[in-house]
Amino acid sequence: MKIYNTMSRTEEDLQTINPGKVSIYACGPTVYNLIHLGNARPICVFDTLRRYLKYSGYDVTYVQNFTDVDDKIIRKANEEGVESTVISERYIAEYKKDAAGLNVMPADYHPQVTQLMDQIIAFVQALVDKGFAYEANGDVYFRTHNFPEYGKLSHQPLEDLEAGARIEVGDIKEHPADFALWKAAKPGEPHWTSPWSEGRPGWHIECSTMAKQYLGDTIDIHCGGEDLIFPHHENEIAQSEAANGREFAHYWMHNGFITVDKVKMSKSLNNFFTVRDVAGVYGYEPIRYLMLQSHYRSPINYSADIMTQCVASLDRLYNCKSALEAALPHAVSAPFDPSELESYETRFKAYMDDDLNTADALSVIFELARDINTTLKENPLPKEKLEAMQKLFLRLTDVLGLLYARKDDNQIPDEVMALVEERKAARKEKNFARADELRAQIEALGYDVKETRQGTQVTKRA
RNA sequence: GGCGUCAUAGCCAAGUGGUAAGGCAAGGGACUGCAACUCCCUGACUCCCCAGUUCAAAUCUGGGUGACGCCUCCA
Repeated sequence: MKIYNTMSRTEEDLQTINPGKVSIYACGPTVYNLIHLGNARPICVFDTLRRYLKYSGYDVTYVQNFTDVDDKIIRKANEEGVESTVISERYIAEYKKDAAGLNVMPADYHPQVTQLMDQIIAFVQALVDKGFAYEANGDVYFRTHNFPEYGKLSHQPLEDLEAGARIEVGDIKEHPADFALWKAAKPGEPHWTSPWSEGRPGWHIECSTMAKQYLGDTIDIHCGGEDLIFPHHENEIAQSEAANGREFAHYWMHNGFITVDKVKMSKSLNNFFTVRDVAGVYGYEPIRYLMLQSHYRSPINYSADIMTQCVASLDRLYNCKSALEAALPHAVSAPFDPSELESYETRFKAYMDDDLNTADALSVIFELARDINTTLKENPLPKEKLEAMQKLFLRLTDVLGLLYARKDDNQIPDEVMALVEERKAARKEKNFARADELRAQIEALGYDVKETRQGTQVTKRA
């Protein structure tokens, strides 16, 4: 598989540290609010990467953190007059609801900052001991000038970064680009005991610590949104490589942004849509589809129109799936050569191997769907071929994590079934006016009824 | 100022040297009691503009134009 590596800015062949195994660290959310579509993108994209690697035979270890100590969490807690853990626990729970709605597999490890405080303090201490960090008024800062490679991920020399760095009044840092590893607590803030002060960790140190804790000094793939390249990932590299003396991550993957009217969706611009709200209108699955229908590094401009298109595209796939299910019991055994279908999976893999080209991979699935729909017109229906097609179709859609939301609900209420039966009778008598009337009633109850080649079908509306 | 990304049909979106995937929408046809689903057909003489390299460019080079991002919390 080829992966575009932000570090080298080229596509590189994936060579994992341990053959057959791959370790992935994905930066997770700061839990102070519901996630928005911009947050959902890396979650969906890198979940798909994980699924594909598993499908390809890798043993994947996936770590995603929850940042549960942070200024925004503290502010929100103060506003509500509660402990910050009340806020963080609430939004971790909400995050999990959304992630599950998006069919994202839970990480193998979901560490929280508050759970790894000892390790974080030890990590900072190691940096102090090695001269890569210094204490100042209870704070601890990373000494960027001692790490010559600082700026290698964002491809910016230290001087340029310093030129743009924020310099605050009364700054106690040696250099503007130095960043906090530990911050002394202000009154009213949560704090932990450390050699330097009662305080809390800086933002970046948690990821370095967690990656080391669960995946070791060097990880295979580190991923996140492209806005994390600087300073977050740059700082992680500085911390981890300074402390461990080894390369931190072999591959750096960064997803593009979700925009609204071509402008980045963000909290500060107040132009964001929460996953919860969008899912309330269109359902969760179209959101996941949206993330997969374009390449992960391209920007996606969000609009109501695009969601409607995603829903319609999914409809096509679901129609294929249910037509297949309805037809199989009527199929008749017939000779079938499995090699007929080989090219679909071959092409699917080739596309996914090319830096996770999910857009092209989806096009293969749509071509397969057309092939299936055409085959479903054959008479008699070829059993072995349809079964093979169904397996393939479900296998490929599952790699992308799609077609999970609409379950075939065989629990049609008696009330609805009675109307369906009445309608069948009316149609038999060619009383079509009555049949249409009954269909309207069925639809009013939230069910769709339609005639297929295999007879009347009733489905619960999505 | 530094570092980047992008510009393909009405919309979404792949393709990055060999003559434009796929989806949505639209029109026509088949099927259907009507629908829905499905299938077939139709759609960019062309890929922002200009110049260049090449037998060959959407794809490479140079120059424009336009849009966006990071450099500060941010997925």
